[in-house]
Amino acid sequence: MARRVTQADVAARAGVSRALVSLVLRDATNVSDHRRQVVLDAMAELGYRPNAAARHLGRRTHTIGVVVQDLHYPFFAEVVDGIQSSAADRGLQVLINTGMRDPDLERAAIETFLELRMDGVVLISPDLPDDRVLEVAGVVPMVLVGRPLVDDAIDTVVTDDRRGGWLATRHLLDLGHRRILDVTADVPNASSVGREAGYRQAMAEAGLADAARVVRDGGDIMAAAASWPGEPRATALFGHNDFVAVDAWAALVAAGGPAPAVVGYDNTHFAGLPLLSLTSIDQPRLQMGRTAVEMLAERLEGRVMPRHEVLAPTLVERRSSHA
Amino acid sequence: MARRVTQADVAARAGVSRALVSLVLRDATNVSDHRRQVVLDAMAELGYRPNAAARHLGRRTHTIGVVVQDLHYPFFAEVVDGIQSSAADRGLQVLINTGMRDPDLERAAIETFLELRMDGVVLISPDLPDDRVLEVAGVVPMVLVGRPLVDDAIDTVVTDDRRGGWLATRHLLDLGHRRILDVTADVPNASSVGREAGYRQAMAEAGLADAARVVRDGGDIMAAAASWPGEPRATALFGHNDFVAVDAWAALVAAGGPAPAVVGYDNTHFAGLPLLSLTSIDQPRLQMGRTAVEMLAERLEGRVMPRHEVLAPTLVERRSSHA
DNA sequence: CTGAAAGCGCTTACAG
DNA sequence: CTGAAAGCGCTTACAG
Repeated sequence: MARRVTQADVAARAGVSRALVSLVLRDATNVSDHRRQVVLDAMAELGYRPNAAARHLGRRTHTIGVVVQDLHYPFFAEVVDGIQSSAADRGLQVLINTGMRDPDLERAAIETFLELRMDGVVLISPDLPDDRVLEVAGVVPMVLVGRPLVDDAIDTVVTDDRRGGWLATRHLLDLGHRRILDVTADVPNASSVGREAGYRQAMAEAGLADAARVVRDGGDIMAAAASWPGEPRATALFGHNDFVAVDAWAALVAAGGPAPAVVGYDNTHFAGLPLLSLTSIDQPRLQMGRTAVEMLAERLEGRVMPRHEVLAPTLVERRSSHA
Repeated sequence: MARRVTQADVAARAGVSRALVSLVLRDATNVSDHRRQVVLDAMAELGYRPNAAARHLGRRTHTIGVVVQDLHYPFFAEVVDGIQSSAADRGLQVLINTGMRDPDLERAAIETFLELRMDGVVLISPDLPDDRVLEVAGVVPMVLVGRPLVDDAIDTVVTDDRRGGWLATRHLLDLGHRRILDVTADVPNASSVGREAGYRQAMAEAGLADAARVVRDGGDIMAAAASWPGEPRATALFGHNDFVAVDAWAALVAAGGPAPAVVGYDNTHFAGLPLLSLTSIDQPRLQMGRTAVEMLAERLEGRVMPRHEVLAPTLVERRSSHA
C-alpha cells in the first residue's frame, strides 16, 4: 500500500489551498463552480478518501454504534433495518457489532464503540446485566431495545411482553385449549418473565391458574407436557420465541399422538414459511429500530428526560395454532 | 455529557507524566508496579477511555471491517462467527456493516470502512459487481467470501458451487428421481451459476441432459415443475438456498399430489428444525470466516501473491429428500 | 479565495 | 521515569 492520500496532496494536485479542499468536502456554498470541479477532479484522480479518524478527532462523529445480541436470530436484523433507514434519514452512519451472546464480549463491543466516540449506542436485547448497562449509559446516549429497564439514565423501546404472552395464551384458550404449556427461555430475562406473567394472567382469568405449566427451553418438555394429574398431555404450546416453539412442537410430534396447537413469538421470517405456518406474536421491529434512532437524535439535541416507549405486540394467526 | 477525559487528565490525577500514562496503556514492561497501579486507579476513577480516533490517526487501526450482504439470512452469521474468533486470536477488532442487498448502500458501507482506515475488509457475498469490488481491492487488503472472483488484487474463500450443485443432484438421482427441478437465484450471480452448472453436469452424466429444468426463484415454479412433455410433474427439487428450496417445496405441496424430494443449500439453522428436516448442502462457514481473517493477516505481513481458496461442500442428509 | 495557525488526543523518540 | 516536542490528517477561525 502506498502512503495514503491526504488533503494536502489533493490541494497540491489542484493547485489550491488545503482550506479550499476542506471547504469543498464540506459542501460549502461560497466556492466557485470552477474551483470546486478542479478539486473534485483532483480527488477522483488521486482516489482521495477523507480520514475519519482525523475528522472525528475532538468532534462529533455522526455515527451510532449498534450492539446486536446475536446475528443468528433473524428477529434482530429487522430492528437493524429500522435503525439503518432512520439513521440514513438523519445523516448518521451506523456501525454494528455483536457480543455473540457472551456478556464479556458484549461489553467489549460496547467499549469499542465508546473508544470510537460514537454519538450514541443502541443495545438490542443485550445479555449484559442491568447494572453494567447503566454504567455505560452514563457515558454516552444509549437506547435499550427489546428489554425493559426503567431508569433515568437510559431510553428504552420495548413491546409489552406481558401483553404478548397474554395474547398468545388467550388465543389458545379461545380455541378451546386448557392444557397449555409455556416453554420459556433457558435463562430467564426481563422479557421472558413478562411473557410468562402474561401467560399466567390469561390462565388465571380463565380460572385455570392451577393448570399453568411452565418449562424452560432445554428442560424436560415431555414431562412438563404430561404434568396434569389424571389428564392427557398438553394440547397446546406457547413458546418464548419462534425457535423454542418449533423445537418443542417437534418434540411432541416426535413422541406421537395428536399434534399440539402452537404459538411462537417474534414472527420471524421462517414462521411465515408455508410448511411451518407458525402462529406468532409480532413486535413492530422496524418501528422499534426507528424509534431508537429518534431517541438518540433527541438526546443529541439536548433532551434530558428519559423516554420509555412501550409498543403493542400483535397476534399473527397461522395454521400452527389450529392443529 | 461532560468534556471527555483525556490522558492529560489521568496524568494530572495520578501525578505522573502524560508519557507514562501512554506507556501503561500500551502495557510497557519498564514501568514500576507502583506507578502502574497509581495510573490504573486514576483511569478507573475518571472513567478514562482511550480515544480511538487519536490512537488510529496515522497508524494501523488493528481493526477489520466486515460487510455482510444481508443480516436476515442466518448463513452469514456463522461466517462472521469464524471471523470474530480468528480476529480475537490475532488481537484484531471487528466492525460490521451491511448494504441490505442494495449495491449502492453496500458501496457506501465499504467506503465508510475505508475512511475509518480499516487494516482490511472482508466482503461476504456482496451484491456489488466484480469491477466495483476490484476498484476497492486496490486500496485496502480485501477478502471476498462466498463468491468466486479470480483476480490478483483480491483473495477469495469460496466453496465449490459446481460441486455442491452436483452433490445435491447426484443425491436425488441416486434416490431414483429423474424429473428434478433446479430452482435458482432470482438474480443470477457467480454462485448460482456454479450451482446450476453442477446440476446440469450431474443430469448430463445420468444421460438426462435434456431433462434438466431450471427456473428462477420468483418465476413460475408450477409451470416449470410440469414442463416434461407427456410426463407427470417434478418429483424432486434442488433449491439455490434453503429459503428458496422451502418456498418451492411449499408451492408443490400446496398444489396437491405427492410431496417432492427436496435439497436446499447452506444448511442454515432452520434446515435442521425437526419439522422441516431439510436435506441441504453445507459450506464450512466457520472455516470460511477464519480463513478470511488469516488471509488478511498474511497481507498485512506482506504477502503479495493472491490466494484463492476453494473449500469442499458436503451433503447433509435429512428427511426432506426421502419423500 | 489564500495562508498561517491552533487544536483535537494520542504515540513515539529523545535528551536528561 | 520526566519533559518537551513532533507528527498523524483533519476543521475552524482569522487576517488579508
